[in-house]
Amino acid sequence: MKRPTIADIAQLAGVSKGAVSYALNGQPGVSESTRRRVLAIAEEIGWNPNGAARALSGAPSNTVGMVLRRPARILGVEPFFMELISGVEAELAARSYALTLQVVADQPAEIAVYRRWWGERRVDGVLVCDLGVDDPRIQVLKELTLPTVVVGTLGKSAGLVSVWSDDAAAVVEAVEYLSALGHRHIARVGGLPELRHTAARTEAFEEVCRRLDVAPALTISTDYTGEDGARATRRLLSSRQRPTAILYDNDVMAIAGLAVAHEMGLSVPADVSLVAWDDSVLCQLVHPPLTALSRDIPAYGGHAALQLLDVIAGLPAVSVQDETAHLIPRGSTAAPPPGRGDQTR
Amino acid sequence: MKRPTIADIAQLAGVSKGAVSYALNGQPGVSESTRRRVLAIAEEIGWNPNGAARALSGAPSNTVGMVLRRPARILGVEPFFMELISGVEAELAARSYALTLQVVADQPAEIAVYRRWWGERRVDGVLVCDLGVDDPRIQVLKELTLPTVVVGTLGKSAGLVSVWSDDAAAVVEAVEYLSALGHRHIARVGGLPELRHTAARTEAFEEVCRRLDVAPALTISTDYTGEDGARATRRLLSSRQRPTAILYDNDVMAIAGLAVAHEMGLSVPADVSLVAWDDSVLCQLVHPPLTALSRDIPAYGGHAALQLLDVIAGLPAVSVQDETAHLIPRGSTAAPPPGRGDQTR
DNA sequence: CCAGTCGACTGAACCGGGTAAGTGCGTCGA
DNA sequence: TCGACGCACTTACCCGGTTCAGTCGACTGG
Repeated sequence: MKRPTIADIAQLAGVSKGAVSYALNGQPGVSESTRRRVLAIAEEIGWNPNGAARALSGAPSNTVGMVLRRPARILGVEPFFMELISGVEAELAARSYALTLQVVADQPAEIAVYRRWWGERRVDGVLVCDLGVDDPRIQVLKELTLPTVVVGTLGKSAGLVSVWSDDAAAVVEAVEYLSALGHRHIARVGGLPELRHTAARTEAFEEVCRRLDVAPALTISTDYTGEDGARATRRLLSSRQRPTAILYDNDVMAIAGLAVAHEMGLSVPADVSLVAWDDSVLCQLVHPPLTALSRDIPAYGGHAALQLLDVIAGLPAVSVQDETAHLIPRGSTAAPPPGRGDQTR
Repeated sequence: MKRPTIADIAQLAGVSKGAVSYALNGQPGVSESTRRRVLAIAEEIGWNPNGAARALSGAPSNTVGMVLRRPARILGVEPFFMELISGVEAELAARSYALTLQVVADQPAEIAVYRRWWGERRVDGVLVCDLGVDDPRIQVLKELTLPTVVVGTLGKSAGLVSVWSDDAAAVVEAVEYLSALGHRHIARVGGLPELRHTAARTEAFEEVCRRLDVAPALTISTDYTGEDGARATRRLLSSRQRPTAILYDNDVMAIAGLAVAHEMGLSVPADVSLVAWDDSVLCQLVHPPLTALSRDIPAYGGHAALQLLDVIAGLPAVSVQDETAHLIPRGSTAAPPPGRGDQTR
């Protein structure tokens, strides 16, 4: 089946290519009767615009891109990304935009993808996640003037727009809650330390622990996987000064941590309280259900998508603060065991 | 920043556009010294090929497409799709192919997307899921001669290639297992009845029940959501002839069903046994952990991706049967309550 | 010594649309 | 009756690569 072109339409309608182009694009320059005739013929022979040809003349691709730098297999396990993507898709789909995903192994590869997409005009803009503390991608994207929205804390990198949520406030809420329950020994199983939001959380964690007179805050760094979360939990729970509460940087690790506690014969929450970050179904299914810092991740992705569409449209866009994660207490948190908490309560 | 073109390179190198094109593409027709000079200049000025221009001349887009016909939000909750996509991405990423996802509301919209992608040469091929019993997409894709791989049972639709797994055999294994435990009253909470694999499962279910002399097989149709699964379970468990075992068509519904059983004061597996289809982490986290029909879904997606790349490359490709889901017995299945099962055992 | 061949390269057409500039024609006002 | 004007188109070139048919010069062989 040969793809029909506007030349075919032109021939059938007995007009020139140019006239067909005007007619199909609702531009002035053709009579109403001709326009209708052209549209009817286009419909009849099943014409579709050739995006490549349009793109050559500078038309948008109606596609936004997202590069994920992690093992592809993790995608299926990590609820955060899937929910984020589903939210992004929900907004894009409503506007007939497509989402192109590309999984890469490392940062140079990621930057190469941006350059390629830009050169090929394959996407109209990109969503960038997991910003590093000093992220070279920002500079590249600025240079390319590729419309970009950052998902997550952007810091003072002017010139780009981000959708972010106040991780520091969420950390404070969680620690204050644990402190109010009487915990004086709280540890944290953190994400990749080179990520900006991890740094923000760590800083907030240390500060609030100081303020509330909680024992020196200890954060163990992980790579967000369940295995690493289990390892960190094992280390914490077998230390001499065993913490009475642990705050995890995602839900996968919290669930792995819960399993480790059980495996070590500790009861949750009687012996140790656990708090997860990001509240997927997983948190509600385990036993006991996990207290979690919850936020609407699909909405987060949706907002980012809308921001990006604004940036692409050239509208003035500013960074937007999204909902702050809020604590949902469930069965995994309680007062610390007697003699290990705040005796004044 | 203006994008450099091969014309720029040609000027700098003092050769013609054509020579530059040959040099950049490793084609014969230029001397080794010229080729090196051209490549050096291209590298230096940061040239990237313009995909639109290439596509205009018939080059592939190095992208495969996948249309998902369901509410975008579901993506984040339904482990099957995410795992499938992660497997697809794993294979594509290794070959620098991108995946374009488009979520649509209904079948006409889906077909329109295929036509558009084809017209725009936006994708080199597509993966098609959730084949209906009499699916109009097949005809359209054949007409368009858009390289296609079907994920799931294809039936006798010649001309297309599929990667499928033997759902009927898996149903038989599950029912035989339940029957061996003594169950004589097994119900099934099935997926959308208009889908081909649902039809295949239903047929196999009815046949094996007949063969094993199990009570008339009852399948309740659902839309795969947890809510619908809960509703179906409630109906089954409150019926006069309450089944002693329920087989679910996905994991989300099985988990919802487990919650319903608890809510109705029934014990799993003492009062009723549950079997899930597709074995995500969810199944292992709930209490009791769910017996499930397990298969490697990322691998399934990966195989489909590889098949599609073969089809795109014009290699002779034939439908491939993937691993059959196999039963993993866990805590949610046991012998039926006394007096309700097979008295001969 | 000259035809034939080959390698290196040029020029131009081509892909399928977008669009600025130009043309022909009817209409209107003076 | 003539020029001005505007509509409805046509013409032609652009976008940035690919590719095919030449061209030109050097080398080869008989």
